[in-house]
Amino acid sequence: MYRIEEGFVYKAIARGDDTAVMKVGPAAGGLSLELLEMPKNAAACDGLMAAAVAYVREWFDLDRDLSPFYELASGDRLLQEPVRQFNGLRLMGIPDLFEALCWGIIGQQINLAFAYTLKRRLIESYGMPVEAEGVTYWLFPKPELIASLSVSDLEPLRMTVKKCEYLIGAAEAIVSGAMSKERLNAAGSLKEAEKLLTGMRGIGPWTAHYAIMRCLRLPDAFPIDDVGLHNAVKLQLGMDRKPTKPELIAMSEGWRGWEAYVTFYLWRLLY
DNA sequence: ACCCAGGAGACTG
DNA sequence: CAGTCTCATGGG
Repeated sequence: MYRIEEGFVYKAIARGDDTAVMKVGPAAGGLSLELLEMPKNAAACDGLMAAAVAYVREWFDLDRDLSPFYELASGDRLLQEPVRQFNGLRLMGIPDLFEALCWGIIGQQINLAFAYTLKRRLIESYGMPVEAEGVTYWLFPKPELIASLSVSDLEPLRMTVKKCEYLIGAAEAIVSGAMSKERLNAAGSLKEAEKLLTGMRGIGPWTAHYAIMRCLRLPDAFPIDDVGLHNAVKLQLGMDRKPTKPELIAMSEGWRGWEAYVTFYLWRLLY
């Protein structure tokens, strides 16, 4: 779904039936955005460009002022180093709710390498390929397609039967409108959005906060049960064991309002 | 061979 | 409500 080469990131985008590939890179005071393999139709080009600008703005969290985060991090023993090391890093979003939920469901209780393998299989089985400069990019599968599948269709991907059910269920909820980004945003608070999400099968507290962090972008979303977060804290503090939940709760009191960014910066330590 | 992984749901007390 | 068991596969 992404390709990173020579400081540029490439990713396919769609608007209706029109597709193109975004090429995003650094530019003075911001980002550069170029579209490859544009359709011939001028109106379609304009529409795609507008969609791409909006997507990149959300993807890179460009409207966020990070100075309060850096302010609080400067006085935090755990955060000083990652913030110095990754200065300027923004929480990369997953603007599409279905994609964020799928990625959360797939990533539950398996190692990340295997999670990437499963995601690749899902995308290359049910997503849509977009070619540019001889490279194939993939658009994430549409919920309408996944909702039409049965568990046996997903069996070749080699994820658990329950995960197959959860993915199909999430797709059905999106297609029916029972679940949507608008509905979550309208919930009004992190707690209420979490409640709506954990009402779905396969979505527990971790996945709910993960989706709220990556898709809704509430900066106080906090997947506190995340194993990667635990390992990052252990690593950065030189502990001989992972932190306990009470310890994490105590630490996070100084992060209030920026828990999602703290989590994202700590994850970065593990790459 | 062994442990555990960016958890969640069902079940039990 | 808090603990325990089960799911199931693959990476290290």
